[in-house]
Amino acid sequence: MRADAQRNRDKILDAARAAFRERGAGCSLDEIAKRAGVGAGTLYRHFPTRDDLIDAVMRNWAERIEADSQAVVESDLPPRTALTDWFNRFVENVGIYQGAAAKLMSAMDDPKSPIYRKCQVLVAANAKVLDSVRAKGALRDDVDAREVMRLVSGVASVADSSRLAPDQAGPMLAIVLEGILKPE
Amino acid sequence: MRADAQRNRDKILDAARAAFRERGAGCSLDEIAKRAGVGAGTLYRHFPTRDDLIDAVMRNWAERIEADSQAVVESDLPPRTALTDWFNRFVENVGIYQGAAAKLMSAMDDPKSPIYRKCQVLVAANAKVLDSVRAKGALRDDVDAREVMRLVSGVASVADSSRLAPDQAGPMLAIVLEGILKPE
DNA sequence: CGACTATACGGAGACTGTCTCCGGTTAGGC
DNA sequence: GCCTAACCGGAGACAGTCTCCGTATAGTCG
Repeated sequence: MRADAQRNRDKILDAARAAFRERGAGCSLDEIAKRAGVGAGTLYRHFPTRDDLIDAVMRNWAERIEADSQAVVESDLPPRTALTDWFNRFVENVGIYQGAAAKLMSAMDDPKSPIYRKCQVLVAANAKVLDSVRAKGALRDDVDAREVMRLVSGVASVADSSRLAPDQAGPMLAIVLEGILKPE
Repeated sequence: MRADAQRNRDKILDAARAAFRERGAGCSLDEIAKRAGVGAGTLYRHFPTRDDLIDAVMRNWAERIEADSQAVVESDLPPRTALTDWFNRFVENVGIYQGAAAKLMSAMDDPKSPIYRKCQVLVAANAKVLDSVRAKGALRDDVDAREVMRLVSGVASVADSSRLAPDQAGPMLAIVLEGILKPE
């Protein structure tokens, strides 16, 4: 990639991050181009669709969640604590930009979406955490990691669209938690 | 209301129902006006915002859910069956139009939305069902009806945006169910 | 260093959807 | 049959998306 192209790409990404934070993931793309000081054509050449841009903006985001899952698995906390921790971090991470949770939800089963791959990473991270808990015999037998993933994304989405404070997702996550743990 | 106004209102509602079914709750409003055979001005006079139109289209929809809740309460089925039934009907009803579940979610905590009142009805219906189950001592103590409502809406929204078949919401609802019922 | 070319830029403008405004029409009471 | 308050319609202003193509320039090679 040519040096000027790389420069512009970075400028667009910076502008997009700022705009997404201020106005949510649905804000005007032309405005992002303007803020980045480039033409609309340049933005669309680098990121053909809004999802491509969101995907690029969230590059390190998936990595953060991945790292969270690793930390939780290695922490060796009791299952209940570990999962509470994991779910809360997940919802928090997914909620950085308004509308991001919804984007994620709809990309989860849509292989054509640029965000799809990112979702795979999340699904894998979640499966890893769940497996580590399952290994301790704490999980109900018929719990499927994918379903849990969907459910928690749903919670994130509700929290996002109802503008709930992050901690208000807690009670919902608690219900999910009881639903997947073996009754003691 | 003048007779012609009433006529146009009905035509718009019919057209909207058809359009929402075909293209989802986000389809073009001008197109609905065209299909109804009226000018855009007429549509916007009757329904100033998209949400007003959605609200009007779903008039009998809230009543249906209300009726469902009544039926479930009166059926005197065992708690587990009753709730499964209720949740499934709920998700099914909310999912009639693509995007409707998301609209509902964001209106639930937004008193300014025209759909807000409809949400109140749903919240009340849900509380009624939950209370009837609670009366049988089947519910965990700390379960809040509002949280359950949000959670189930979240499931509906996931099912909608991932284009899941209605029955694919089942496993998620099962988890929620276990999460709110007392372990036996 | 200067010339050449592949690569990238930018913004005018086509297109789509939202929503308003107001001149023209009509229902329904008298 | 007349009058007027209520209503209609669609042109057009506005905003956002996305493309196209003439222009500019980074990087290479002699």
